[in-house]
Amino acid sequence: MEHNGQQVGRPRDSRVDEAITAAVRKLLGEVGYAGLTVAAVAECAGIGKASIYRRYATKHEMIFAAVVHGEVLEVPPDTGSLLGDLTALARVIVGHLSNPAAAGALMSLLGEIAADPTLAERFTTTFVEPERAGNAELLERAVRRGELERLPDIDLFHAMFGGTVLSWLFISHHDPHDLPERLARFACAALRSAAHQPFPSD
Amino acid sequence: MEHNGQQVGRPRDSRVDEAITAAVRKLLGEVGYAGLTVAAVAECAGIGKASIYRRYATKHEMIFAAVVHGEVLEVPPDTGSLLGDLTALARVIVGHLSNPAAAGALMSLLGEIAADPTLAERFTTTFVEPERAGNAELLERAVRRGELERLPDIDLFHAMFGGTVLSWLFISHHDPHDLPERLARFACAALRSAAHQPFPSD
DNA sequence: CATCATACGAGACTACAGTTTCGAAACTAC
DNA sequence: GTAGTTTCGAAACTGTAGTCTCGTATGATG
Repeated sequence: MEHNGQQVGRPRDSRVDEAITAAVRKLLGEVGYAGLTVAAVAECAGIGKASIYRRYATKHEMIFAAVVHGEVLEVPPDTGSLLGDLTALARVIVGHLSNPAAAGALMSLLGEIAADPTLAERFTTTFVEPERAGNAELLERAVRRGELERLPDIDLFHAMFGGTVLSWLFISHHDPHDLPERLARFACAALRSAAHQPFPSD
Repeated sequence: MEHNGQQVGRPRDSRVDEAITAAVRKLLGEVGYAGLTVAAVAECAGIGKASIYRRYATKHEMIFAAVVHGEVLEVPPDTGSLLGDLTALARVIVGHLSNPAAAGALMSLLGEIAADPTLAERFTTTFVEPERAGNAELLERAVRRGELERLPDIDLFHAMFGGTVLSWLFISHHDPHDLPERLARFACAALRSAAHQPFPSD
């Protein structure tokens, strides 16, 4: 009998986990999201498919885990000004989304999410919430500095900033390099203006 | 020999086209994008699958065509003010994207587009360009009215406006109803502010 | 050391959905 | 009418996600 929650039986080989993650990333880069097959991942990792399905319920969860692994968007350090912070933030987001493999995976993931509430939940806690919190911190800094009179609508700002990058890259297909400064300038002007007249009808 | 571009052979049955479109829309509403199968579409439409593939190269193109069919985003009429125009525009976009079937289709389509340049091209000419042109017209109106001193960065505005809606609905999963007025106020403030100091370093 | 529970790689197997092929039918040109 | 071309629905083909079984390996328990 096992004691406590102590593991009984053969323990999992952590090298298998690493091999799966590495194989998914390698193959995403080579054949893209659409061309990725579970069998190919198993072969590339030198393992059996069963070892994959023992860890992940579906192919999508496997990819999600591999892409996400440690990919938290850290808040860029304080640059001393709102404009500087916004530019740095835009660069970080653009940097992450400019990787073609990650980009394809993300978009396909969004497609899946539209039809899978479980995946949507996980995506939210893993990506959306931390990023929103990071945005909030950045804006609070600006308030502390006195650059903004009051905290703006964080939900709206968050959707605006990330959404603009998404649309710029994947819908308009514009040059990633052009975006950060333009977006930061625009957002900075908007925030300053909105802070003065948050509710025009008041 | 055929004369001119005159059609030779058995002509297509236009009722088949209509039946496909109707079946796709009906099934999208019933089973969602993920649950949609070509076989089900064929059966629901009372036709063979070959008749579908003679018209569309892939399942995604079929859905794209069915969802898009006549779904051009018209520019909302002049409301007399920039804020009013922006609110109306946001409502139109939110309205289109709030339909769950269309939403799922769009997101999955974006996933496909990330890996299919041909589809990307078609998506751009069908959706992106007209919408950008609509945005431009709306902004020109504001300049003519004197609400804006000069025309803002249209590419950026376009990515910002549509991207915010996209992110608000499909990434943050916020309430569609809350968005239009908030976004319009924010964008209006941003545009007025940016028009005064388009290049802060000048 | 013996037992038990689990993980492992390999590969067969099932189910299902996208895509293609096929014979019959419909229509035009001559 | 006949030939040629294209569409039609039905059925076959192809490939992949996901499951299952097998024999083996690994570690904990006693």
